[in-house]
Order: sequence, then C-alpha cells, then structure tokens
Amino acid sequence: MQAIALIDCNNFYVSCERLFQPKLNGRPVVVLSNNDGCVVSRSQEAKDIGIPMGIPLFQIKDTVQKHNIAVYSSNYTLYGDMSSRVHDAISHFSNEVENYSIDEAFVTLEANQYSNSFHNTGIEIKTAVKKWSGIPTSIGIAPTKTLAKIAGDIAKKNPHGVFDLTDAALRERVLEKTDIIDIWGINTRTAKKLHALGIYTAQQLRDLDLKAARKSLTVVGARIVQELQGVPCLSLELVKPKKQSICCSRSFAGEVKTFGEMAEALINFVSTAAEKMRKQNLVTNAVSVFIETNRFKEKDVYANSATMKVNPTDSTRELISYGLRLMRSIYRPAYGYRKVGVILLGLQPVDGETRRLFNDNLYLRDRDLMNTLDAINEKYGRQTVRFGLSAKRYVNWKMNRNFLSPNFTTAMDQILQVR
DNA sequence: TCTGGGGTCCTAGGACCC
DNA sequence: TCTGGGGTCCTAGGACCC
Repeated sequence: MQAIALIDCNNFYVSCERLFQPKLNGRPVVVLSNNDGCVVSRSQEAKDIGIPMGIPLFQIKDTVQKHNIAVYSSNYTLYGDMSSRVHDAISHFSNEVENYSIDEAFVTLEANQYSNSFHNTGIEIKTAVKKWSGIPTSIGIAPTKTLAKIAGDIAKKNPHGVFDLTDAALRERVLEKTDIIDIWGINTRTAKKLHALGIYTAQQLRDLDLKAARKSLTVVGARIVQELQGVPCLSLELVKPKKQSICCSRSFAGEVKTFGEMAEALINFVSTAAEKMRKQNLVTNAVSVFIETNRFKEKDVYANSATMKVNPTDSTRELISYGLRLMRSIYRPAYGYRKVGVILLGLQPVDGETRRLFNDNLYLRDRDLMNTLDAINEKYGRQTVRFGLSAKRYVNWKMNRNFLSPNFTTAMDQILQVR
C-alpha cells in the first residue's frame, strides 16, 4: 500500500529567524509582509496570545507592546535558502517528491518502507529534516493529498508532530469533527454555498453526491469530494511546471498622484519582471498593467487594468514603452494611487529563432537600459525610488544582502554544528 | 496615519470559422 | 413565414493557495 505524506514546516519564517537568533526561542515572534504591513508568520507563543494570520501590524500595536512580541521584516532570500535545505533533506526519503511551496512538500511513501510503519517513517523524516536544516516540521499521512492536509493539521497539535490517517475507522472519526472551512481548497465563498446545502463537516461533504458536487462547486468541488473518499484525484507534480505568468507589483508607502511617479515605478517593475523571465529562458506574448487606489477606502476607489499583445522578441525597453502606453490608457489624474504592477503573460520557452533574435537585439538593449536606470538613480539618488520601501525596510534589505554573501552556507553550517 | 506579493485553475460567454 | 450546429480560441471574472 502507498500513502501520501505532507511535510509542513512549523511557523516557517519564524523558525528561520530563530535559527540565527536562538534568543528568540520561547518568545512570541511574528514576521511581517513586504512593507511591514501584515503578520505573515507567527510563533506558537504569538498564536497562543491570539494574533491572527494576516492582521495589519498597526491593529495589534498594543498587544505587541504588552507581550513584548519580537517583530521582524521578512527576508525571502534567507527563507528560500532554508527551503532548499529542507527539500533536499526530504528528497532522501522518497523517489516521488513534490515541492509544493516554500514550506511544504508532498511525498509518496511505500508501506513497510525500512520495515517501518508510516508513523515511524514520518518520525524519521521529521528527525532528519530537523537535523539537516534546523527547521521543525509536522507530518500528515493519508491516501490522498487533501486527506494528508487534514492529517497535517492534526499533526501540528500532536506531541510527536506526526499523524497517520491511513486507517479508515480513524478517518471516519476525524472527518466527522473536521469543519469544511478547514479543508484544502474550501474558503468562505464555497463554505457558504455548502452551508446552504446543509453541509458543515468534512464527513458530510465526503458523502455528497458527486453529480451534485460537480453542479454546485464545479469540477474543483467534485475532486475534493473524491479526495475525501480516499480516491486520489490530485497527483503529485514531480516536475515543477514552467511558469505561465510573472508578476511584479508593490504598494506605495503613501498616495501617488502624478503620472510621472507611477511611470517611474512601472519602469522598474517591468525591468524586474523581464529579468526574471529571461533567467528562466521564457518569452512573453502579452503584457498587462494594473493600478489601484486605496481599496480600503469607502469613497473614490478606482482600479483598472489593461493588456496588450506583444512579440516574444520585444526587448525590455519595448516592453516598458508598451507598459507606459497601457498605463496612460487607465491612469486618471483625479485619484491618489496606492498600487501599481505589471504581469507578463503567456510565457513560453525560448525557441532557437527567438534566441537568435535575442542575441542580436535584446540582451544588448537590456544592458543599455540598465545603464540608463543606473544613471538615473545616480543622478537623483535613492529618494526618487519611492515604492513601498520604508527607510527601515531598505536598511534591512541591504543588511540581509550583505549577510547572505557567498559565505552564507558556511555560516549556516557553523550555526547548525554549534547547536 | 498604517491594510503583502506572487501564483494557479475553472467557467461563461463572445468572436470567429466552416 | 422560415434564421444551424459544432468546434476552437480568447478573455474577464471568480475562487483559492502559500
């Protein structure tokens, strides 16, 4: 018999920070989103205090002070590096591994692997990941991904950090007690629809007629029902699929009114997005630009986007000029904007002909462009780059960048050895 | 005062073709 | 008077995930 295990890092970003600052152990810690806007990771202590996921920092200022909560800006370079260490460790335990997200992986387990129960195999994986990366994990084991997710949630509260849901009788008891809102793929909208049908628990949803599920929840819902029944519908993605789109956007620290400032931000985002695209050997066939005023305001909310086709051989400079053209078509002077972004769509691998054109045309011009941007930055200084980067964020970012120098891996090894 | 960023998948409906 | 049907492609919008 086979089973699927979900390996989920506990409070991942906080755990990464703690690795480098052991003094944070035992203390409530939160890590913030870009812009230091919202809480995106919480230590167990912070959860116990009642800090919800995603809450804006300013709304919990008093609580932070009262409980002396340690607050950190996010450092995605660090988290990305730690994530690869975790995934490397996991890859030793199965030939079938899906690196699902920065802090989660699904793997296939064979029964009696290493003459062990699933539960014991789970403990082994957990121990190895902790030893090789320093990151604590929880592991849920079940016949399908959706059930493994449920098992993973229980594992988090389990003293061993491992929960095996392959036993049918146990599953029955668990599904009865699982609220539909806690099922992977079901959020408030879908939950509301299901409530209207009188369905509140995972057990009730599992027993819903497949056709009825298909009708009210589309194929997505029908798949969830089958997964709950123990019939795998979601296979492991062993090869990471190529990106279909690349997006680059930020919120501004304050309101931006002039077209010039909007344009400046957009130019930077398009070049960043294009650079990412090139690194992955992809080309785009459409560009989309979006802008937004403060969406939390009650009055004067304005959001719009515009998209156009482009040629895969277009240089970054050309993409930028299309982007500006698009923005001109949606920009309205009366508003104060909070957000601007660009999406490169319809990404495809580069073919030989395009690459030839690239070499002649695109890279050269891109270098030219980067020189121009550097010159602009030099002339006007950093203060012209507004985005959402507060001074504090920028300093953090610079520090992190120095910190994550080529010596990073050595530094990591030393830390792990010491502990 | 302050509210993240980057993705995927699915469906309905229109345009267009033969 | 009477007004096809089947197929593809594209897009906007909705919903969800980490």
